[in-house]
Amino acid sequence: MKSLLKQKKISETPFRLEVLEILESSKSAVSISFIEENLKSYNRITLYRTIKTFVDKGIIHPIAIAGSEVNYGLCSDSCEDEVHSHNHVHLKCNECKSVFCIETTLFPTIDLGKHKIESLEIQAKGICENCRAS
Amino acid sequence: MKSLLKQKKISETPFRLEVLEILESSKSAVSISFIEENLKSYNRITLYRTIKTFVDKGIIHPIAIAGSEVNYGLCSDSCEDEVHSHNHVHLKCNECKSVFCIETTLFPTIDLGKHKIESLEIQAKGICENCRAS
DNA sequence: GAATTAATTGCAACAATGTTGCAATTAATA
DNA sequence: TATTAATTGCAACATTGTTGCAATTAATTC
Repeated sequence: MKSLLKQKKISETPFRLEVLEILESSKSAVSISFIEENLKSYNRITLYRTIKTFVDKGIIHPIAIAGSEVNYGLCSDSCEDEVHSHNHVHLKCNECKSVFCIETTLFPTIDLGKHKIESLEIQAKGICENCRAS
Repeated sequence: MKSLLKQKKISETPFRLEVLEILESSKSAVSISFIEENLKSYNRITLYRTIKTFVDKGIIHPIAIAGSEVNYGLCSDSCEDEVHSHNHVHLKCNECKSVFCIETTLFPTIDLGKHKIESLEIQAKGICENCRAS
C-alpha cells in the first residue's frame, strides 16, 4: 500500500508528512493558522507552498465561508487532481466555529433556469453534533 | 421615499453614494478591487470601512467562494441588520468569472443527522445565461 | 439658516497575509 | 552510491486589511 503522497506522485518529506498528520488527526477542516500552531517547526513559505501543492494534487480542498478564514479538508476519493468534486455539505458550527465536511447520500438538485450548473456546494451553518450533546 | 442609506440610519456621504451606485449598476456581485477600479477617487481605508458598515447594516452581503476574491452583493429585503438571510443561490460563472445572486422559489432542505442546521447557502459553479447565449 | 454635535474621512503607521528568485539541501532515481 | 530532480528556507517584496487621531463633513437643534 503506497503512501498518500506517493500515490499522488509528490516527494515524501518530513514537512509534508507533518502537515498531513495534522489534517488527518483533526475531525474538522483546518485553517492555515491552525496548522501553523500545531507544526513543530514551521516555515510560513514552505507551508503556503505545501498547501498549494496539496490542493493542486487533490489531497485537500479549500472551504471558503464568508467571515471565516479559509479552511482545508482532506479530499475524499472522488477528488482527482485539480478537479475537486464536492457532493458533500460544509457545516460551520456557530458554537465551536469548526468546519466539517459531511457526506450526504441525498444531494439536492436545483433549477437555475437558463444558467447552466456544473457543480454544487452546500454551506450550512448551525450546531454540530458535539456541541449539541454538551 | 427615504434613500437606502437613510433607511439604514447611516449618514449619506458622496463616497458611500458612489459605492452604492457601483453596486446597483452591476448585475453581478462585485469584489473590492472592482469597486476600487470604478471609483472616481478612491481611498482604500475609507472603502474598507464603507464595506464593513454596509455589511453590518444589511445593505450588502459577502459571498466567499474558494479560490476567488470575496464578492459583495446587494441584499434583498429579507436581510436585516447583521442577519443576512440567504435563500438564494450564488452562481459563479466559470467563463466570465462573475458571481450572481439568484432567487429560487424552490429551496432544498437537507438532512445532516444529528447536526442542527440553522441556515443554508448554495454555491453553484457553471455557465451564466449571458455566456451561454454568446 | 447658523451653531452645535456627531459621524465620517484620510493620513501615517502598522499588522497580517501571501509571493518570488535563488542558493543550499534533501529526496528520488538510476 | 552517484546523479538528477524536487523541495526547502532565506531575503526581500507585494498585497491586503487595521488602528489612532486630527481635520472635515453631515445631521441635528435652536
